Amino acid sequence: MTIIQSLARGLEILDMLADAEQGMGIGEFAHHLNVDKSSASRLLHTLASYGYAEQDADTRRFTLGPRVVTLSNRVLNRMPLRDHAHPFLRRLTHETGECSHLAILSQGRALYIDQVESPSILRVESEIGTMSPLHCTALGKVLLAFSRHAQVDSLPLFTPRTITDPEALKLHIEQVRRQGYASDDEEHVQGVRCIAAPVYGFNGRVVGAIGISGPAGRVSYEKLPALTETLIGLADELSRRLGSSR
Amino acid sequence: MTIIQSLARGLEILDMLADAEQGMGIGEFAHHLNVDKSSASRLLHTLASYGYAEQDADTRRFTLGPRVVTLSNRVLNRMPLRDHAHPFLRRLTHETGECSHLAILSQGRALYIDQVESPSILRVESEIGTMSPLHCTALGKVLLAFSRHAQVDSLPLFTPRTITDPEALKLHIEQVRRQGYASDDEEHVQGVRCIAAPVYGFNGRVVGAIGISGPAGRVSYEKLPALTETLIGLADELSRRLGSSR
DNA sequence: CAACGATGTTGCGCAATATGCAACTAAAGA
DNA sequence: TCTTTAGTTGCATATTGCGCAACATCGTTG
Repeated sequence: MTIIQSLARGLEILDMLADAEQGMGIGEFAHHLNVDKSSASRLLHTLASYGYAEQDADTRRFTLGPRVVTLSNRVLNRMPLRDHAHPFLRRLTHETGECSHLAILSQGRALYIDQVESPSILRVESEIGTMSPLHCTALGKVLLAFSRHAQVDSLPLFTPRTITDPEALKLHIEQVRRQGYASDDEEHVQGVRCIAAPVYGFNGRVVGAIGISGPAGRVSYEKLPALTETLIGLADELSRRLGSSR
Repeated sequence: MTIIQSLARGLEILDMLADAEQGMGIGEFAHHLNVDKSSASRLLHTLASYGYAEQDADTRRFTLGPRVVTLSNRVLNRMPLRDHAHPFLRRLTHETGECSHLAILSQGRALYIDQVESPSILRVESEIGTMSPLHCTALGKVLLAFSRHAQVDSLPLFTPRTITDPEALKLHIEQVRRQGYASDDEEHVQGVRCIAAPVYGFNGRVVGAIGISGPAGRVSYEKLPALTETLIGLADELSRRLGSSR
């Protein structure tokens, strides 16, 4: 499987642009890509001419262009999973009082593609389009446990409770697979506890995961069994709606 | 300005993917790009390896990958509301003849971050950067009604019409929420009447408000329905421009 | 069941194309 | 005004992407 170098470089530039809050200049791109300024210049202008990058007229720096917004809308609108899942997220939040999310596997991360926010003032903020690590989030663990090609390369530490030992994670994921849901007990963000369950598609494969996140004080150990039962019930109902025969 | 051919081809593939509801096969790409199947194959796999395209395991057809959702999220988060709203303010002033404003919530006040002044001699003076109270201005009421973290501590009296009773304000804000716009009938400055409507961002949250202000003699009760219709139309169009799906 | 067609991938030689260098331009500081 | 920093363009070179053809993989049909 041959990779086209100049296309790959262009895509890497997009990745860099995604992380550059204040935009970047030609020189920085050249440096990061280990190419000459001239090459970077030509790549950037190619991206710009297609609307994937935008150049500030004054500073000459480049930022991500609006073209990706259109593409994103296409992606999200075509996701039947999202349309079917949304009412379930609403019910999930309604019945639990906590913020609910829908995530899919993307590039070895959990990509949040929908959410319904908790009505309470104290809540977990998050955004559609963000990607979270698999090893320390409930949604991520579910995707890791039930998807075929899911893998983790590294296990960075986020909180004292983050699992960083590959063997421990393996056992943990085995357990997730057995019990049919996953939890995240302040392993990603201090004070935030989550649970998640898999969503199965018509072919019996896991197509995504839904879950809730809330402050540890509210998502208490006593409430967890009830919350988990609600969650799994809704996840299974959604799976059946999607044509899963499970 | 030289264009890098293979990057351009990759971006053209993204454009094609954006329009392909059901995905596309290698052959179709090759045909549309006038290249050999082999080249199309390599380009597609390069895109796929970066998450910009995705291949259905069964049909082998390619669709847009979820990577663009993340990029879009970055773009939208960085979108300076001001830049996008300005042309709408111009249109608003052009169509109504009154001064128009863009405001966001800041520190429990309405912060005016942009304006377009009325062409007429008799006009309401105001400055970008000023902050107005929420309880007695149209923009403020909209932000109060539609933003989450908005709250008012005190209700100081400005004119005889200023609402100073918390309960009355609560009911008033409920009404604003129901009708989708707010008005200020000389409640802040004697002789000045305003209307305002919410502006929604890509995530469906209210990111700001736009409105018009004018002398009560010109912004008459008879004209209000027409002015309100214009305002709401522009506010909604701006919201859509910002990626709101409402 | 074998032969076929449709679709996609890989190896390879060739030439088109992307690259780096250097010269040039433009803008910003000193 | 001179210097520094940042980016663009021309050009020669060889790297890189290209098409061709052979191969692989399905699914179909006689």
